[in-house]
Amino acid sequence: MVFSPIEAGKNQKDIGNEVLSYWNQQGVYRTINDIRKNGKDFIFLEGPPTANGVPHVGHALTRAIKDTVLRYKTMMGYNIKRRDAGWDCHGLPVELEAEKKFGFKNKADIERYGVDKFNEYCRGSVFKYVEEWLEVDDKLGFWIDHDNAYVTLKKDYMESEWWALKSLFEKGILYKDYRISPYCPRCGTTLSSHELAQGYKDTKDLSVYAKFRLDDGRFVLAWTTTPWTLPSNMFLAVNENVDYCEVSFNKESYIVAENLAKPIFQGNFEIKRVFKGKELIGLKYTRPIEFVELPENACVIVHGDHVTLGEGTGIVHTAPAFGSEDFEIGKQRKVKIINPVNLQGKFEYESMPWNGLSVKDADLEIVKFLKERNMALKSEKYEHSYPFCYRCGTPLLYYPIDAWFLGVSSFRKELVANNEKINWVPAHIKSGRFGNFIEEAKDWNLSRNRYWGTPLPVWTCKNNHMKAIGSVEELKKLGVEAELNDLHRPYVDNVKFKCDKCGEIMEREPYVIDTWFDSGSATYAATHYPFNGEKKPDIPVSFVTEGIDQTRGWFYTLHVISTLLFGSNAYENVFCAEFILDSQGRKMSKSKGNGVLAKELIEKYGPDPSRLFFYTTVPWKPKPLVDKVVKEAETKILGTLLNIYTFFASNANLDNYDFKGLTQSDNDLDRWLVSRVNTTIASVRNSMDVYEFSQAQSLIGDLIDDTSNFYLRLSRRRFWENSNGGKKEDAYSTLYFALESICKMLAPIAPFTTEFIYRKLNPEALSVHAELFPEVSYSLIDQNLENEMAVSRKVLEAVRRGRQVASIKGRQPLKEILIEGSNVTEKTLVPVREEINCANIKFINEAEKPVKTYLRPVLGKVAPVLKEKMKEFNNFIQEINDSGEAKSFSKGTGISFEGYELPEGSVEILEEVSPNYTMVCEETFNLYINNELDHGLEVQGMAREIIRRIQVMRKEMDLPYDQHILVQMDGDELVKEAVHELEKTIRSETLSDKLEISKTFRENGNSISKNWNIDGRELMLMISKN
RNA sequence: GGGGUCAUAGCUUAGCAUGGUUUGAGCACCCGGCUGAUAACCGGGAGGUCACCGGUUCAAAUCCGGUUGGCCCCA
Repeated sequence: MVFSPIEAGKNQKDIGNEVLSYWNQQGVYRTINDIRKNGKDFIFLEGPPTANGVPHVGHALTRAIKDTVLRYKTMMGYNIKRRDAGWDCHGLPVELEAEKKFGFKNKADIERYGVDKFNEYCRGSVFKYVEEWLEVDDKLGFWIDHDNAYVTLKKDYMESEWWALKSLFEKGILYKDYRISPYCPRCGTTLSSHELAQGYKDTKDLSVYAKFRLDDGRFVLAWTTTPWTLPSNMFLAVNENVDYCEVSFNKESYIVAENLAKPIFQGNFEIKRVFKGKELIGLKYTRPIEFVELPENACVIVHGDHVTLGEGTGIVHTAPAFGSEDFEIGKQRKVKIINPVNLQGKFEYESMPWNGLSVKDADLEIVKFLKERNMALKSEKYEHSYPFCYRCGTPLLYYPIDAWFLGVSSFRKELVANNEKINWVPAHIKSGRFGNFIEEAKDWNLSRNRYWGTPLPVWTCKNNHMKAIGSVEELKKLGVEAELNDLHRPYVDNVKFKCDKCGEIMEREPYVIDTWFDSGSATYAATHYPFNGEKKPDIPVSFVTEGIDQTRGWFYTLHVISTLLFGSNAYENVFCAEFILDSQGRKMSKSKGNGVLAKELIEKYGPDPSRLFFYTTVPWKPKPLVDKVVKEAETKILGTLLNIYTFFASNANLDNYDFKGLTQSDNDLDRWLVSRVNTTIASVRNSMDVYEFSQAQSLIGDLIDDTSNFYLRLSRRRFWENSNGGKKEDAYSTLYFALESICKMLAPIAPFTTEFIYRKLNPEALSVHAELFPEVSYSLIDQNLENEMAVSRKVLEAVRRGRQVASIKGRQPLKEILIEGSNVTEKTLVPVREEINCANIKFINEAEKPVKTYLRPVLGKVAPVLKEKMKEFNNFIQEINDSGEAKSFSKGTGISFEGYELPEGSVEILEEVSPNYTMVCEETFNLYINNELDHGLEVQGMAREIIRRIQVMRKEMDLPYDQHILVQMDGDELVKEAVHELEKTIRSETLSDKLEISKTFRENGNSISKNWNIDGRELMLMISKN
């Protein structure tokens, strides 16, 4: 067969496109899926993106990881279940974009426009960029099924959620409560804690130290960054265990925490008395702002555990309407909650001067009001981090309101226990970021007073009876007439039925649910469980991966829902990918304009280099996108691999080679490479099994490097020699085996290039991705041989180093090399002999080292003893040195001289390498290169130079490997001698039919000529085709 | 304020769970070499306070405590 060559100039993008069109035309993905149908299940779950934005490099990263895992598991024989795409469709972000589009300012605008039309727009907008996503998945080689994608806005999906919500409602886990929630006055809805988390920003607010008068005229000082809550003050909270003090300042008496007095008063103040907070508890006070009606039991100092001395005064202003701890205190004390702020975030309280003003605007007015009445000690701008609406940017209010909650906090134990069953990569997330979070899980505010979302399926009547509906069928049974093809608002809002308890009309609670519940329901809702007739949902799935930001996002909601609903963990393995940074190591962001789209990356470098880049270092550390790094991954791994193939193919084709299985070679290099391949398979499998793709990539990279730069470099000649019979077959077979194995191992990481090469090696095969991952043949692993080969390499390196020191180039044969060291043997030299280029290698023992041993008197010791005899002693030593007797001295012996017995240490025994040799020291051996060259060696060296120059010129003429040529040449005596003595060698090495020395060259139109200078010697060459 | 994580050459990093010669690579730079595949490769040079301080130990990049700085998350 013919191994098809790789066209010159073909780049990674071309390879990507070529392979892609093969896959798509042949339906390779589907066929492979079918092949694995009977394998053990590996259940995947795609984290659904919202397609109203374009995919960026971070998405490409997680999609590459997903694909690598799925391809690997496929090659391991698994049947990949639920290899389906998914789309997240609902939510505030989508609505907000729609509002912007229409120029809406608030909910009233939406209702005027019509909820049906508004939602219709949302429905369309969430797929705005779906084509871009499909394209990126395709180009990146992410094999995922888009035809069977789950879509959270579909009726089936929502119905499954209804089923879940009903079941949670009936277990009492889903409940309605009036409490303080983060609330966006612009969007008119409450938010959940994970939405809240996304919106914290540093901001400067006006803070004020407000004075609260005790009955005895002293002031208690409380500090707040939300002056607008002061009119609603009902309590002051102190910590009964903290030290407080009474301070005299500006002729007035203040009470603050002792530790904070200094920063508050700064100037002239005097501490009169220090006492425990306990003393303050129960004291009554008068509010500085008294418009809001004063309910019973209010205006009293209470204890609060949350009171700390971090900042402020150690006394916390408490407004039960606007803080959750405040609210709890109000509840305990049975104080009626009075809320002077309406749902638009404006004061709505007639008697108040700020009536109609939005609370943030009222801050300044309220501080002014206090100052004018001398009820504020001071006010200042204060920078702190405060939550804003994560989409529209409005500062959030903590606000008392009805909302529906999932009672997550009472499942903390189960959440923690289920987390124990999960394998996190990297491991520290498990007990760190994620573990900490679930240990303190809060109840999940599920309801949104919005439009575009899955409607909350709970109906109430005016007697407060509640009923949750868990399916469309159920509604039908209740005699609902309207045909419900769409479960969205406003259609579902029209559904009304009679209460089975009191007969009153039941209407739906007007909420939609948090869109995070949608995506977190993917484990069961994507398959329309339980309506799909299956007994069990696919829980836990085998594997999920997303960016690390999903730790408290999707990973969390999956975990919570699965735990609450099924009592199980949602996934067995979870991989957290970090962010890709820009080339400077900065976070990519829209505002900086340094973001890179997935498409841009793939188009610039090609799919495989992009994927390799993701694994150049572990994906769970932030990684800057540096051009050089991507390019290097490409040339080092893919470039070298392609070159190995090119070498193999061009030679195999000349020889008409066909692979018929791995032969049992007796060549050490062959056996070594086969062993190396197998040890690599073993370690790559280990790495891939624990999601260590970077390690796998680096191991495969090393193997590719060894194959190319060690094995091939030293074996090249075997592929060229004519009539080498079985031995040549061994070389081909070994190289083919290595190439094929590398392709399979690398396939999950770089699916295009490996497919490209694999199908050239096996034109009959469907795909490398249809193959099983290589198994380790332990019988072919020869650890001794691998160790020996490491020594061979060391010897070769040592020779190269020595040549450099001795200024003898590699082409020049050496006269002699001496090796001292027991682990270098004749056998270890075999593979590298030719490269060493020395016919005369000897093994020597310690005594045979080409070193001169000589003695040197230690003057400090000898001179004081011998004094005036020193001169004679020096001569004595000199004689010993000259005669070579110094060798017989050994450390630790003394020396006798004219009756003196000089003790140990009187002379140093030194060694000097003989000037004819260059010594190279290695850890386990020493090597001596004879620097001398004789004429014969120089002639041989020159012959090599001539051969080399002819080869360069052949290449310049771009001649085929088997093209025969004619050579005319001229040069100095050495050149002529070389030609004379080694003509046969030169001719056979260069496929020259004729080698002619001539002063003048005859052109024949198809020839090139060149003058060379070789270390000062002239060489004129002309070659032409024959 | 709390939690996580990181800090090794100009850049990207390995080594750290199990302490042990002189912290190892790649890129870039300089010098030399090799080359019927290779923009590849090989040898050498220059470049390190292993962030800082302390402790344990015969011995610390590695273990322990603290500090500083970066990033992420939370309040």
